[in-house]
Amino acid sequence: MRYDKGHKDETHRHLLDVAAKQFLKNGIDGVGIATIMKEAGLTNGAFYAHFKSKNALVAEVLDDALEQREKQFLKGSIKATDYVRLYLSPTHRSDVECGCPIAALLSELVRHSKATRQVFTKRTERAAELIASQLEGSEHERNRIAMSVIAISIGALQMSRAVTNAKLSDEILSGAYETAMSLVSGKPRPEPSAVKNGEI
Amino acid sequence: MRYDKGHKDETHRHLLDVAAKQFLKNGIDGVGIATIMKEAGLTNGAFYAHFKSKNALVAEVLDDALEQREKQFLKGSIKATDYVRLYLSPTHRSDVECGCPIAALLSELVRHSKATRQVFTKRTERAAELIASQLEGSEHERNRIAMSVIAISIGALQMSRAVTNAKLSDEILSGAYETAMSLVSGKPRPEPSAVKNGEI
DNA sequence: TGTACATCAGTGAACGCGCGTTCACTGATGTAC
DNA sequence: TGTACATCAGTGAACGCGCGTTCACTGATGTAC
Repeated sequence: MRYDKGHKDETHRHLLDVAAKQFLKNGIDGVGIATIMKEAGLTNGAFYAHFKSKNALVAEVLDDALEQREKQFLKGSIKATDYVRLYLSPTHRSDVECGCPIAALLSELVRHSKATRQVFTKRTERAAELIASQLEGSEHERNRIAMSVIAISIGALQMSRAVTNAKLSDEILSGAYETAMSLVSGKPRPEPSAVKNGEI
Repeated sequence: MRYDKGHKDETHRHLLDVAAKQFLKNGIDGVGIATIMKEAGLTNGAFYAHFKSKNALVAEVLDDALEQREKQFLKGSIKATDYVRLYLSPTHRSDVECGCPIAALLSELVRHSKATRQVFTKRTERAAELIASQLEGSEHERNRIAMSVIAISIGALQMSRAVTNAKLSDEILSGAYETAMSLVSGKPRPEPSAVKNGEI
């Protein structure tokens, strides 16, 4: 059959959404093309009319998912503090499929294609800029805090999901949240000089 | 042939070491039993004389690797600050194979067996205790700081490895290091009250 | 002391299965003449 | 206006390959009599 104008774009969009959910839930290596296509209501072969390879799909899915999160952040003109609160919430912890792709895939990303890692790099830089723009202090200081908030958020969310002890999981989440909030609270660190000594 | 007394234990030990390196380098899903056994100089079938399944191997490798790191920490009576300095160093960043298994595998761990996640939980609790014991303040406060330092360290190391921009990678590492140091410096947070408001 | 048997770490071929990818084909519609 | 052909999203079978796991077997040594 011949399809409507824009039909292929819709299918492409649908494939990105289906693949994103599957990847977040089962990991990149944990999902095959056949599974994605079946879930999307298509057959195996149609995949290559949309993507050059599985690697290309991964890069596109990551870019798309992170772009969506960035847009959500921008259009809601959400404060960095609110974003962190949502990020380190029990809701985000349990909603892996619709959550942050970085938290779900970061340790896998390290081993993926350069294109995929470049997507991650670009989107991370942008996220850091967005957070830094809401902070006070020198540029170096704002960047450091922004990166630290991102790192602690991603690390804590991953840990809270991997741990089998519910109480510990809650403590990780709320502890990291408190710490992240104290970082963005805008106060200078208590004793900057104490840090310089141990510089890498 | 008949083997020396203790030969099987040596082989088992060797398999754990080989598997650990492979897992850290290529991920758990990225390494097959055949690869591990070949690298260890044995054939496929011998694997099941040592481990019940691949899942069991994963749990044992993780437990063993984390125990080794814990012992190293204890016997050197290393200060938490020094540990963090080593953890967030360019050396650790590049030496994935001999590095922290959590940083290399965390987002994969979430999807692995309960036994494996219990190992992670147990070892993480212990690491947090060790760090907390070197801090000052209330128990809740010491635990919070310890967990935050662990989360930021793991998050930042993973990010620094995944990013394709060397300068950014350095900034992530050194920024997280500065922040972690300020957390363990023992000073109370500038404005604890500012945090309570936004509690999850 | 000599012989028969038990032990057991490791061998290597085979199992069914799902992987990523390829490709000849379908069939409804758009377009050219 | 009617017909022949081009387009192209999607079909579905097949490709070689590596996966985790099983199992009958090997062969050097230890042990019992």
